Amino acid sequence: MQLDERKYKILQAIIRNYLETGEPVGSRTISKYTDLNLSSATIRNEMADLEELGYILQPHTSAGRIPSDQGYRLYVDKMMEEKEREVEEMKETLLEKEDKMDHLLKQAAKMLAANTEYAAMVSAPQYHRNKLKFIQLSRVDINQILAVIVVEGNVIKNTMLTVKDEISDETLLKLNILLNTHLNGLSLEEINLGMISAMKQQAGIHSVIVADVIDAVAEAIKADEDLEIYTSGTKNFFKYPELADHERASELITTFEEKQLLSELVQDNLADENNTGIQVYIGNETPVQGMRDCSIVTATYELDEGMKGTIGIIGPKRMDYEKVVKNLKLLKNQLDDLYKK
Amino acid sequence: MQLDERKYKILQAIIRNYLETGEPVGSRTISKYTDLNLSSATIRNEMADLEELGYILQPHTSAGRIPSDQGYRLYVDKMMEEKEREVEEMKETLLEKEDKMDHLLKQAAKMLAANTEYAAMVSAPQYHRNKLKFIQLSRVDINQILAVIVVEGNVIKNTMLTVKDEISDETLLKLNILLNTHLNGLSLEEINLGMISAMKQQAGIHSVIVADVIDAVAEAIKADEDLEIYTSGTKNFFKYPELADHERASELITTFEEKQLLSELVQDNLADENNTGIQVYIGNETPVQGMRDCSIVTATYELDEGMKGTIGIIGPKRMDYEKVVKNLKLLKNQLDDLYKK
DNA sequence: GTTAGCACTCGACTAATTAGAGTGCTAACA
DNA sequence: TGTTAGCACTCTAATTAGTCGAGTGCTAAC
Repeated sequence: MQLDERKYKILQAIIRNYLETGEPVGSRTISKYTDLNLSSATIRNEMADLEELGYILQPHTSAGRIPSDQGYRLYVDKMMEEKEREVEEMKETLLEKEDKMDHLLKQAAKMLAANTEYAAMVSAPQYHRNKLKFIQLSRVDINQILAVIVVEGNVIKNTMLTVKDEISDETLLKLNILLNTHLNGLSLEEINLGMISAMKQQAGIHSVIVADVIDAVAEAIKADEDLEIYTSGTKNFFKYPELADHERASELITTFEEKQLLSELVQDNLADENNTGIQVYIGNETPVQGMRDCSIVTATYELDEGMKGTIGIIGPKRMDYEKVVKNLKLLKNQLDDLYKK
Repeated sequence: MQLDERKYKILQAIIRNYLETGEPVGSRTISKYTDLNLSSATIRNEMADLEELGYILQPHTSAGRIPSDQGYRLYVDKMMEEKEREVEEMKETLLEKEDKMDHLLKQAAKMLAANTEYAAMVSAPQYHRNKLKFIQLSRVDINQILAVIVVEGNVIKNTMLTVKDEISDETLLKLNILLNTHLNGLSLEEINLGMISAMKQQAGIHSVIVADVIDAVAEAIKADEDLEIYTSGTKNFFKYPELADHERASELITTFEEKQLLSELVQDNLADENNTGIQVYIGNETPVQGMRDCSIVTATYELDEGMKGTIGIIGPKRMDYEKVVKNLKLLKNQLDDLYKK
């Protein structure tokens, strides 16, 4: 059996209707809903076929049909093709350029959630080029030294070091020069033990400081390992009865709170090299445990070269994919553009 | 009518039982539960009195009684007196000393939630002595200047400034000296317009940089205004049917997600000068909208002099106050001690 | 002051009934 | 051959009625 034009139209009608109502869709509804002018009986025959093909399901004998994961998948794939161009032109600037990155991203998550009425997540960009750019030691207090470490991509780390013995200005200057000449432009892998001991030797009695600074450097460079994820719109889960029962909701909320559980999503998304920008996970396709009853739509944005992050929407399988995709593309574009100037 | 010893014992028994079961408590249950050796009929009479006094409520005619807010209040007040000493000795070290404050506090929230099975919040400490300690400008890139600003209490703010024209090392040094001599040791209020324009004049063509730095200083000092709050254990709301219906849960979760809504709690807590450390809000006493059906227990910790924060537990009115208070005191002590050494 | 006893109330639960939406199948029609 | 009308059947959701039991208030006796 084949999926011809008419079958697809009926499937589309079923899905559309189900997205709106959340109720199983009957043959009579479709008979009126579409412009095919077919009787409910004919629709019934077609629906039986669609069920056999695996695109729709019957929750119980005398109920209407609901889309299966496979059905959603077909629908989404076709929709994506169609909508590809549509978003191009619409570029409003909703995001104000916040000075602080984390504010900006929190804001973005909030906006996504508000616009779509689903739950939203935004991951902070991960840096992948991590070379040391600059180190500076300054005396802040009688026995406190501030070490500022700047990594490529302008990630900044501050560490306060406490020293026992007072250090003269000249010594501090020397240490600064020592550190910068040895370490600037290097990545974590390039800083080896030999280099470290050489530096320590040159630092003499101040080798402790050198060791402390190097620790801080290591931490600054690998700082991106703990991935920041912002979420918003948790309460939207309650809008969809199929997600709102205690057990499911509890699981979803936990996953959303323990943001690290969402990192799979980010990894999965960033790993996919040749992705067109938007990724859709339906039901069991999800990489996140505990979201098997949901659909997840994600997009990758790129702030600066190599600084990629993920934005995503989590909602019921009957989510309004078109709206969601539109919103994600919009935000993606905005984020992409934000630091281009 | 007076609340005598026997009435209080009955009230206590009602509350204890209700805390456990979450079901209205009947007279017969109390008759067996207590060691008063009274028949259910007598208890009934006493219960009628307690209801008249406002300590207990009857959800409907033929149900048992549940404690009113006033009843909980009495119970908590008495309990607090009794337990005051008990916690003193128990000091385990559960918290590993994390190097990063935000990790530590997130961890703390998680621990609280896990131990109590209620929802937990932890606010980052707010600094109140905000004098400028140190400013440093350094060249990082050909046209990028890093401004590091250190405020008393070792709060550090970094800002990257982009300059059009190259700046020589001497100029940078001069600017550094200029800024430090003028601004060090001053609070936000003490930096006035006259001083700023004087500095700008001295800076000559580099007055733009001075302006930028001063903006950054202002921001660094008032940075504590956007209060960080960490939460955990949202899902625990579902453990208590009286909080778990859709409407209530949705509201609670929103409040918990929009952490700023919890700031009232922190403000309220920190404002109360002569508090003994633990504060209990029962039902309508809460300062947080949307938590009227909950009880909230908070404690104030003090990391370093003047660096105060709030920890708190949010749960149903029938929460296990004793356990909660114990846990909060424990964590409070740990946090208090943490930076004492 | 305490207790036993009794009539009464009211929610929770169960079972039975009903209404309605939807199906599959068959036979007739174009 | 594809389409449609019609009908018997199925299953759920909602309603109703009935029962159970926990708990109360009140009265009268101890």
